[in-house]
Amino acid sequence: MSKIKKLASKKNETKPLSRPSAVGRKRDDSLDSAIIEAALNALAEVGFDRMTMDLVAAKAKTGKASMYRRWSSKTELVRDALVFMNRHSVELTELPDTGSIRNDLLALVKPKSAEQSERKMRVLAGLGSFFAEYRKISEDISTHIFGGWEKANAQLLTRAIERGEISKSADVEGTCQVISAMTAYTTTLLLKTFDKTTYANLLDNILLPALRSGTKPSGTKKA
Amino acid sequence: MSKIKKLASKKNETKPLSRPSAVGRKRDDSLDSAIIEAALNALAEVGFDRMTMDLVAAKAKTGKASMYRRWSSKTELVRDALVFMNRHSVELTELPDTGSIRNDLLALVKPKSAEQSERKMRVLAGLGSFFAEYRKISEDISTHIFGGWEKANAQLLTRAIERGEISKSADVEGTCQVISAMTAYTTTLLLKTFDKTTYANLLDNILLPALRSGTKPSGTKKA
Amino acid sequence: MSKIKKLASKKNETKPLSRPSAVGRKRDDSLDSAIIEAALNALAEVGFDRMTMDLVAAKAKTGKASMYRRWSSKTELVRDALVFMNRHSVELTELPDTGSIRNDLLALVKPKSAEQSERKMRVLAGLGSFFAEYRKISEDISTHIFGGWEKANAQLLTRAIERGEISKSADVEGTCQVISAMTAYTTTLLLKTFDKTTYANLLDNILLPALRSGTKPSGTKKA
Amino acid sequence: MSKIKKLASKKNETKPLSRPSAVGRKRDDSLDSAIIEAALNALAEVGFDRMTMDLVAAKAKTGKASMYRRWSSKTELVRDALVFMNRHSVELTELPDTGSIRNDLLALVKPKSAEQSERKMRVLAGLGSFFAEYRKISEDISTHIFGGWEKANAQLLTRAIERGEISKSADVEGTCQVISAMTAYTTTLLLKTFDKTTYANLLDNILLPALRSGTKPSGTKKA
DNA sequence: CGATAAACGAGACGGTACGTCGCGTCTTCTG
DNA sequence: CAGAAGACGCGACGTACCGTCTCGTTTATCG
Repeated sequence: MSKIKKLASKKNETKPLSRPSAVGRKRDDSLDSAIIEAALNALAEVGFDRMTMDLVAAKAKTGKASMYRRWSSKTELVRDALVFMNRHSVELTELPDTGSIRNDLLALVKPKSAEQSERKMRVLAGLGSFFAEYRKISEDISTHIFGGWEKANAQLLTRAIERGEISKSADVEGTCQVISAMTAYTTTLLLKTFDKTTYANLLDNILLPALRSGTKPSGTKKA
Repeated sequence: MSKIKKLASKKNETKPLSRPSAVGRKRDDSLDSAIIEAALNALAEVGFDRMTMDLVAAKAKTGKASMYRRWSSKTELVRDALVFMNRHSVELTELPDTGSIRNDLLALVKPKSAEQSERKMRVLAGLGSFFAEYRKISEDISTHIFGGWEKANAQLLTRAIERGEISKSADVEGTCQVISAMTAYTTTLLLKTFDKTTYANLLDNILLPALRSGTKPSGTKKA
Repeated sequence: MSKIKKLASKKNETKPLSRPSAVGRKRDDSLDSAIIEAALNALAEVGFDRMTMDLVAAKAKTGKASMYRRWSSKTELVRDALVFMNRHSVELTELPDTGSIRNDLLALVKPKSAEQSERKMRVLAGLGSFFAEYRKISEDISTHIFGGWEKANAQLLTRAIERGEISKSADVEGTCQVISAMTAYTTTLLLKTFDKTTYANLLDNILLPALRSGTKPSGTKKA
Repeated sequence: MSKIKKLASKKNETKPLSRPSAVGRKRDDSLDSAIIEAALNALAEVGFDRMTMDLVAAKAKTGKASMYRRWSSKTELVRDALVFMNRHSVELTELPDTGSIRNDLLALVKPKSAEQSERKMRVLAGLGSFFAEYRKISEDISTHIFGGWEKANAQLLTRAIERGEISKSADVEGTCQVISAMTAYTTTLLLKTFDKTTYANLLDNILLPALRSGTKPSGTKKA
C-alpha cells in the first residue's frame, strides 16, 4: 500500500503483484508527490479532521479516484505523507562527526530549509490536536493535566534543592517538562502505559543524574 | 462554556455572566458528571472518533439536547471531560514529603485507584490515536519519524561512549526517547516550535549531565 | 379533554370526574381563551407545522405546562381552537328567514366582523397547507392534480354544449371546480374514498340538472 | 428544483440553467422515480408526518444525501411526488367520447389500475390528515365546523321545499356538502377567500338551478 | 392568620426527525 | 486504460420541536 518506497528510492521494483497491465494509460508518477504535498499543506493549514479528501484533491488538482487508486484510505495517505516528510531524517550512512557528542546531536536536526521546518512543526501540531479549530484541546491538556502535575513536581524539586539533595543549578522547569513529555509520548504515540517502572528508569538513569550534577557545561540559557 | 469550574470547586457560585436565571427548572448537576463519565468511558472504550454523541447520550441515559445545552460541540465535551479526569492531579496542598526527591516524585503518581489509572491511560490512548483503527498513524510516527531519528542518535551516543566522552553506563535508549518525546510534546501539546535553542537547553541542562554522570543510583533495570 | 364546552356554554357542569379539588389556586379561565386566541393567530400566521407550542405559550404569555394542563397535545389544542373559531356557525335556533332560499343561504354566512372572517380563512389555509412556507404544495396540488382534471372536464362540457346536450349558459368552470372540490373534501376531510357512486350522485342530483337548466336566475357574473 | 418536468416529458433536455456538467458521473434517473415511488408508498402507509426521510431512503435503497441532492426538503419531495402521481390525469388528447356528457365525465375517472387508484386515495388521506394519529382534526373540522353549517343549510333547504320554492326531489344533503366542499377547497387548496360573490355564483349557476329542477335523470340512489 | 394545596411561568429533560457533511466507492466522459 | 468530475450509500453531526418534569412564586381555601 505504501507509496513511499517508490518515492524515496527511485528504483522501480518491477511490481510483482497486481502490476499495471501493459496496455492503457500509464500512472502519472508526478501525481503521487503532488497529492502528498497537498496533503501535507492541508494538514499544516487545517489539521487532520478538517483535511478532507475533497480538499486535498482540489489542492492537488486531481480527483478522489486517483487518490484512492494510490492509498486505500485517508489514514494511509496521511501515514505516507508523514513518512515522506521525514524521509531525510534517516540517512544513517552520513552521520555528522564533529568530535563532540553535543555538536553531533545538534547537527542531526539541521533542517533542509526554514520553511520546510516550519511546516513540519505545523503538520505535527495539526495531527496531535486533531482539529485546527480544536487545538484548544491541546491547550487544555497541557494547562490542566500536565500543567498541574508540573507545578507539583517543580515544588518537590525546589524543596530538594533547599535541603541540598540536588544541585542548585538544576533545570527544574526543564525536568518537569521532560516528565510530562515522556508520559504523553509513551501513551499517545508508543501506545504503552507509562507505569511506575518506566518512570523510575527515567528518573534513575537520566533525570536524577542530571539533577545531582552541579555543572552546566556549555552555559546556555533558556530561551 | 466550560462546566468544570463548577464541578471542580463547589464554591464561587456568584456566576457573573450568563448565570442560570432564578426561574425555571434548575440544571441537574448530576447530569453534568453523568455525561462526563459516559464520555470518558466511551473515549476509553472506542476512542475519539467512534465515540458518537448518541452513544454518550445513551450511556448517560439522557438526550443529545441536554448535552448540547452544556457543551457546544463534541470537542468541547471532550475537553472538559479530560480536565475533569485530571482534576485531582493538582492538589498542591498535600504534596508527599518522604525526604527523598526520588520517592517524592514517584509518590505523586500514585493514582486514587487502580481502575481509575487504567482508564486514564486508555482515554489518553483513545485520544492520541484518534481512531481505534487509526493507531497505525501513531505506529508510523514512532517507527518512521522518531524511530529513524532515535536510531541515528543512538549511533552518535554509542560512538561518544567509545571515545570516552560520556559514561559507559549511560542510558542510550532512554536518552533517545526523551529527545523524541520532547519534540512531540512541544509541537503537539505545547503547540510551540521545538527549535535549536530549546534542544540545546535540553541537552546542556539535562541529557548531557546525565550522560556524563557515571552512576546509576538505584540500580533499577529497564523493563 | 375538550375545553370548548366550558367556553361555549358558560354553565358549570359540576365536573363529575377529576374535578378540581376544593383547595388550591383556581384555574385562570381567561387563560383558556388567551391560549386559544394565541393558537388561532399562530395558525393563521405561520400554519400548523410552524406553530410550535413554545410560540403559542409566548404569544399567550404563559408556559407550556399551563397549556398541557388543559389540552393533552398540540392536536387537541388545535381541534378545540378550530371548534371555538366556528362556535357561532351553529345557532340553529335563530336561522334567517327572508322568504327566499337564496337570501337565506347567503344570510347564514354573514360574518361577525371582517377581520374575524379574514383570520378564519387564513387559519383554514394554514391547516390545509400544512406549513405556511410550504403552501406551494397546495398550489401544486391545485395546479397539477386538479388543474389537469378540470381542464379535461371543461373540454367535455364544452363539447356537450356544442352538441346541445346541456345549456349554452352552463357554468363550465364552476362545475369543474365543484367536482375537484368534492373530491378533495371527501378524501382529505371526510376521509372517505370518492368512488364512482358518490361521483354519479353528484352528477345526477346536482351538476347535470344545473347544466341542463337553461336559466341563470339572478344574472350575477363571475368575480 | 422540481424534477417532474424531466420525469414527465422525456424531451426538452437542453437545460439552460444549472445543467449537469458534461463531466462526472451522471445522475441516476431511475433513482428519481425510485425515491418518488418510495415516498408515495410511505405517504400512503404512514401519512405525511410519520414518513421520515430515513424511511423513504431505506425504501428506495439509497441514502439521504441522494435525496437532498434532488429535493431541498421533505416538502419539496412530497410536492413532486404528488405531481408525479397525477401526471396521467392530463391526457387531453385522448378524451372519452361516449355521446353522453354523463358517461364522458364518469369515464374520465376510470383509473389506470385499481391498486393505483387505491394508493392515490390513501396518499391524499395521508396528506390531508397530516398525521395518522391526528386525523381527529379532520373529523372535528367536518363535524364541528362544516357539520354545523350543513345542518343549518339543510334546515333552510327543507323549509324551501315545504313552501314549494325548490323541487321536492332536491338532493338536500348533497347540496350542503357541495357548499362545504367548495369552502374548504377554495381556502385550503386554491388559497383564495371564499367570499360572498363566489358563493352567490355557486348558488346561482349551479346549486339553485339543480334545486329547482324537479327531475332526477338517471334514477341512481344515494350510497 | 398561618398551613396546605394547586395553578402558574420558566425552562431543563428524553426522545425523534431534520438537513448537512465527510468518507470511500462507483460511474461517466475525456485524453 | 488513467485522470477529472461528481453521484452514490452510509453514518455522525448539531438543531428544533414535542410532551414531561421540576423548580420557585402566587393565589386560594381550610383549620
